[in-house]
Amino acid sequence: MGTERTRRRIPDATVSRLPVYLRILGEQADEGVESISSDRLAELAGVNAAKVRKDLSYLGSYGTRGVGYEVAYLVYQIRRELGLTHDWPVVIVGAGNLGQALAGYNGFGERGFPVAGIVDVDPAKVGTVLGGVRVRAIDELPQIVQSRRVSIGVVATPASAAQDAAELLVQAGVTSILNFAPVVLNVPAGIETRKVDLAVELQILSYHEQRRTTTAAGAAGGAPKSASA
Amino acid sequence: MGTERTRRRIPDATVSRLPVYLRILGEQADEGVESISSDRLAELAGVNAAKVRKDLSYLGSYGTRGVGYEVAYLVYQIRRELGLTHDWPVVIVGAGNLGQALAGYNGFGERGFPVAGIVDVDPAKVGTVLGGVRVRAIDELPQIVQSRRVSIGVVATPASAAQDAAELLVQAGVTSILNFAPVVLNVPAGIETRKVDLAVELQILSYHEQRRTTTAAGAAGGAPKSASA
DNA sequence: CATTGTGAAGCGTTTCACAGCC
DNA sequence: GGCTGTGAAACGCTTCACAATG
Repeated sequence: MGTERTRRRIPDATVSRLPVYLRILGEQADEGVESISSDRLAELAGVNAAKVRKDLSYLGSYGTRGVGYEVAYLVYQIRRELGLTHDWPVVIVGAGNLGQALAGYNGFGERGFPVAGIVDVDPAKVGTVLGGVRVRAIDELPQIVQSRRVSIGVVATPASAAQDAAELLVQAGVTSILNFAPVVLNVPAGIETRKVDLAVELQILSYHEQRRTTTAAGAAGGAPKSASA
Repeated sequence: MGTERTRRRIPDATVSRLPVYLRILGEQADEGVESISSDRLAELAGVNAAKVRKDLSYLGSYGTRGVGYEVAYLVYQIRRELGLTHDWPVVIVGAGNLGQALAGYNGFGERGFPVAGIVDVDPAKVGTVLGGVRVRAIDELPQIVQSRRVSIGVVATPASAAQDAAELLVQAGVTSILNFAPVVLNVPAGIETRKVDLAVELQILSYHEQRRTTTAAGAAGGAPKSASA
């Protein structure tokens, strides 16, 4: 046996940044870059270099002092740590506007999350084809989850149907849920959920915009008009 | 003049939760609830009651000891703090899959963020109508931003076009950007950006799924199969 | 007397600063 | 000499615990 690296606990904050490093490293590899320093990676990721080093140190000591990190090896290690050594098929509940966009977005499958199925309660939508995937009836959910071994479900329903959707996903055997509905999901312990809420994001921006005008009212020389990038 | 409450700095973590409280309070108001305790609000928001109280305390002392918070008044205060007392028109760059879904999503306008315009570089897309909004050429961006006084832009382009899109938005006068492209945007100081990255979210879930199997391998009685909610 | 508002403790994350190493 | 890896300090956020109070 010997090497059992995957056991250590990685801080949440680090886990949320690893995918960003991974994408950048992939791009660098495509451009032929073989080695990269924490300074450079930090610049590309828009973070502090010490943070990059600390983050990577949770994976183990994969850098070379005086040199940097070997891009290909780091890609491999991050992928392994994130569980990206195999595909994770996902099932989408809700074939409305958003569900359609998600199903039609190829980047999903390309990044290791193929759409195993999309289901909807609306009989009018069942049978239509979105992004190469046929919309199926909601009661086919357990069958899809089991036959395709799906562990990640996506809730793309209206708010009013989201809790029901989540419960159906859990009953079908899904253990992680990505929720696009503006609702706090109630799920059993052990089920991982993450939420993407567009209204929340916009309202956070609104807060800063509002602050800008309220706070700076009268303060001369506000935001620069010319782009520096 | 007198009351100048909007001056204090609110922690980022709190700002990101206020929209959640706001939505819940709105729902409660619709159900006829007039008063709510921090305990109840915490339960509905899926957080700790002390956190709710501390969060709300940044707005001022708007509760009544022994009683709770008056729902309508709290809604008013949060809306004011988040700058939601008026609409914030947004402009979307990119009329692909995602841009279309965003433009067609009415919840946007309903929550105070009407789509002032959607632009695309592709001449084939210009002129088509999405969710009641006609797609316009990208060089109309400055005109849209200025005439409609847009300060929030949404980047819904492919990754390769995102940086350009951001620069055009900034040049046009936008000061906040919501970025859906899997790219770290480089913007001048003073421009607020937020990122929504589906791949990152899925990869975080993947990490936990992977951890579940790696860690529990052999440990009996893993995740419960039956939903308790 | 139920519930808020808040000092203070606890905890996780970020950043610093430098020893260790190639 | 340059860059990683990491203790330790600094920081911000969360939670506790209880005094304040309608």
